[in-house]
Amino acid sequence: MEDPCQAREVLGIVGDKWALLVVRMLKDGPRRFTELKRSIDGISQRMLTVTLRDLERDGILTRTVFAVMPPHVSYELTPMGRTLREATAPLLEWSITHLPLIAAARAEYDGR
Amino acid sequence: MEDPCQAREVLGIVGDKWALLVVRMLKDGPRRFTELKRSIDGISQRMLTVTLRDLERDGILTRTVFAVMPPHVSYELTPMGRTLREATAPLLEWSITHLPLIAAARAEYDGR
DNA sequence: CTGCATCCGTTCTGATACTG
DNA sequence: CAGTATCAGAACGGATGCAG
Repeated sequence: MEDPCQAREVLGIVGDKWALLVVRMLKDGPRRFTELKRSIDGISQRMLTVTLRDLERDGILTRTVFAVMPPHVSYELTPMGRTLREATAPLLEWSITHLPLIAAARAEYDGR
Repeated sequence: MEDPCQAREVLGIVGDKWALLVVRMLKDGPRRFTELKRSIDGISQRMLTVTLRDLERDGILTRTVFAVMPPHVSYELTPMGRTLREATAPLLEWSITHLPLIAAARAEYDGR
């Protein structure tokens, strides 16, 4: 974990605003497209599609199509995806707990 | 760590490509503007300036100006910034170790 | 249901030039 | 040294309509 240049490359992948949230939503098992769409507040259909395709391309998750009517597509973390999910958990937890502090710091900064 | 909506808010802050790298560069103590510019490969002066200002605004780091000639500005993590750095360490470590695997997955995907 | 294609306004970024 | 200002091109992101 010494090369900042490499870190930068991967942050371009996992540092995506939506990617980490998608990974998080898949932590308890496979989910369908519409389930993800509903549970990730504010994501558009387009962004979810793009994000899922990129994550599939990077080997973070798998996409399984069931040829039934109506169509049914399931997304699931790969083993590598699960290790990513573990690596991001601390950051997400930090985010939640520090949101009020950040908001306060920002308000004070803007007040000057 | 249950509200995905809140998580999304903070990811807009810390999920920034450059922000995590700046935080990482400050882990061993204060650094000057030019030091950061040199050590973060590929960042433009403008992006470093913007990133630093945002992180200062959010209470992640402090900016100290020494009124000497030539000018001297020092950036240092706040206590909150240090907890953020700890929370991001696993993700950065993951990034480094999995970069080859991601590249391989991507190459295979593109080959189809 | 699960997308893809297209349009189009907004935002981001780098390059460049200039300042205290 | 550490910025700010400006500009133009690139990338992002949402809305809409269509398809298997």
